[in-house]
Amino acid sequence: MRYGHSLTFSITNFSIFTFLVTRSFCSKARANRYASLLQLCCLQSSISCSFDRAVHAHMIASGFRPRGHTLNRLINIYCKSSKLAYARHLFDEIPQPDIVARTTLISAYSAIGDLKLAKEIFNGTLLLMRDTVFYNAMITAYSHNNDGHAAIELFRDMRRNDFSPDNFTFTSVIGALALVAENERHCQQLHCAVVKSGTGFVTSVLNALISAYVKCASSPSVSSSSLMGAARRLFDDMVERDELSWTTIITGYVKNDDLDAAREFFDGGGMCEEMVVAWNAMISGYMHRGLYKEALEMFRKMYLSGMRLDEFTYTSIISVCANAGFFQLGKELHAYILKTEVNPSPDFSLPVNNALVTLYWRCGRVDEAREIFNYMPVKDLVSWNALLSGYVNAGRINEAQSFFKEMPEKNILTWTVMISGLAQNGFAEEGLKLFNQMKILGFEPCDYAFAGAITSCAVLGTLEHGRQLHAQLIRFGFDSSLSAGNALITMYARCGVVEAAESLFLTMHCVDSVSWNAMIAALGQHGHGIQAIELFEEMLAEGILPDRISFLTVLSACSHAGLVEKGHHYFNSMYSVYGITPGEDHYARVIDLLCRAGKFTEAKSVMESMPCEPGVSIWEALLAGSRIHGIMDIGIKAAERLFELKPEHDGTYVQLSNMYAVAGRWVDVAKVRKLMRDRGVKKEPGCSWLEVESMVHVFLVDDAVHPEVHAVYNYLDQLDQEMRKLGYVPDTKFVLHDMEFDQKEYALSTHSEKLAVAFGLMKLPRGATVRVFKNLRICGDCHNAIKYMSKVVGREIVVRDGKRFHHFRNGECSCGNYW
DNA sequence: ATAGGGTTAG
Repeated sequence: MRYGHSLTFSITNFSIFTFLVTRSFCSKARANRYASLLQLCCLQSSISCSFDRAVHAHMIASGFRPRGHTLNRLINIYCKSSKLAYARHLFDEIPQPDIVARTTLISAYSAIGDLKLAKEIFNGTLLLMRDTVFYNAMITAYSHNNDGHAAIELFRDMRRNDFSPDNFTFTSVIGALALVAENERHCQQLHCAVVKSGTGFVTSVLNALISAYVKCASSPSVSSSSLMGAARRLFDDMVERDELSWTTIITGYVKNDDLDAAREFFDGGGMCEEMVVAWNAMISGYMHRGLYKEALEMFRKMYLSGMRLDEFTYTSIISVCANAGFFQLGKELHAYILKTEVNPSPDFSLPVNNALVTLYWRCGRVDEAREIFNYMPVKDLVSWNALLSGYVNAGRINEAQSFFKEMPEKNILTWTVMISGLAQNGFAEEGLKLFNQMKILGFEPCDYAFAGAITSCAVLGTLEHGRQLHAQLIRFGFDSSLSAGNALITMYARCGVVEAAESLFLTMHCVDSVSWNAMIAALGQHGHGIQAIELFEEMLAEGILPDRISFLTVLSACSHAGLVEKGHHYFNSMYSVYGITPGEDHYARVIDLLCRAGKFTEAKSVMESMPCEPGVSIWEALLAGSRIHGIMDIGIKAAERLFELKPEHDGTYVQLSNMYAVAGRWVDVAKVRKLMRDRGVKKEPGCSWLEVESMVHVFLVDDAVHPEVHAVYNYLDQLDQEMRKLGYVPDTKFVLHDMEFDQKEYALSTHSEKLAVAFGLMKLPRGATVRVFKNLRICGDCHNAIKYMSKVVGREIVVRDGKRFHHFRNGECSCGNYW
């Protein structure tokens, strides 16, 4: 809202200036006024405010043609205010653009990364016209765009053509050489070259040299401490140090993850008081390392000493608040900035507002983040990406998608956020489509984008596609990527190939708690409950702190392995040992674990210890447990609560009907079934009955009857008979006894309803197409089971799942491409 | 007109 004032301010000024401009008869005065006016526009520039165009139009309308120095100044102003197209327009109107205009444009193109256009201008300039500054700009352009070799080659060309390099040239060339330097020896050669050139005493050149050492120190294959030591010696030997020399060393330590050394250097004295950049570097260093307290402490010192705080300070400290969840402090900072920065330039407000957008959504206020976004006078890609992440993170996929479509430009991060957001919110197919679309549009995927696509495959259970992505990932050189590796572990596990997940986990260059959690979950989901718990213990032994997800995973593993005591113990240790407050999800799992084991008394006492009212997940766990053990009163009570809390949810009907089935109360089963049909929930996911096109009906096996596999057979057989008694005649009888069953692989499945589909498939004619309900994904265990089935019964099975086809033949599966 | 340090999106 504050920006509203500045807008009025500049509108008033606009009329005054126009008045003054038209009153200026002297062309030079007029030119200067136009330039000042444009300068004002730069400060006020916003997407909706295009005064500079108005000024430009005014110039043309009044027949004023800027030339020479004035024109160059205008071009420069346009370039600086990111209105490169206007600058180019002016440039193209000059019959013979001079070297200054050319230099300005080259560096502007360099800044936006358009080397092609920069080169075009460079090559279109005759040797006669060129000068040292012109060469410097082009060398810098190459250097800024990571083409060190081209920069060095151009430097040679410059020497060949007898242009004498100046300190700017050396600084730029050293920057370029730093790009190609791979080890300490290269840096030393660089050092020698500097000494030979006679610039070994020039502060700016030495700063560049120090910066080269620092950059080289960050590359993975070198010893960073030795290179930082060399940089430090250079610094110590300097005759004259400026602010930059100090900050280069500090950021060097920070970048090389040695915050203690940075702090020691920082505190060591000799630095001038007002070195805001150095303070900012320290704060951002602490921020990135997750040392939020230290970052805040530095910020406090800065604030109390009355130092100038700039946009970098604010952005970093707001990020601290966003990452650490200090919402109150973040809000106070927001208010403080609004109060103290009366008329902020876009250079100030843009990054600060971007950080604020992130602060608000991370603290669960997506709508407030949106409000800030809406009020922003200038937005850039970062702003858009920040809010997109907000929507995705809040699971507001519809809004995310329309926001995504609205975006004026996108980068790889935009795509990645959207792809993984879709994958994690149940729109995996859309995620994969987007990944392909992104590649078609020429965006080179990064490892995070791969991770998103791989997650989609995990959700869909499309193993072949997942494997293809794995191969592509290696081709792109991301085989040591942590995020992609973690996604792959989950993908292989969910597609039933635990061995692949395991060998990946064991060979990954580095792993984090996410990797451990993924691997523990992989083992747990495939019936290797004991190994899952062993792995969890191993993780603890390695000194890796478990997080909320670790406990969810390990509680599930205990549940599947029937390790009730162990699970209960882990649950109790969550807060007492690791200080993690259990959430409702943890309570639900431990109650589920206890109920499954028939320990309803313990479950009840856990429930009573809950700090809040039991929600849906708790009642679901209770119902599931009651169903297994046929505890009718508790089950019915839980179902009633669930009908109240979540009336539209079909799962309750399913559980209730299964509970009656376990108790042999087939009339009640039929009643619930009728109720379901009346409510139209028949075709919802998780429905007990699956219709297949050949009119086979399969009653779902539930993990209720696990882990005794033979009980499954008997149970199904019994069901078959009971169904017939009720007058319900399935087209095919369940023939399960003649089937080999590998208990290890499938018995402890969590996706037992999908397993049931597999059972049903056995009895279908060769090549039959089975329609599986739209939202029931063929994945993980089911995938594995059908593969197994196709081998055992020696027949080809085609399963249609939504728009996709899975062909199972002789134990292998190929998936039909649908995009 | 050109260089060198610090910020924000997963």
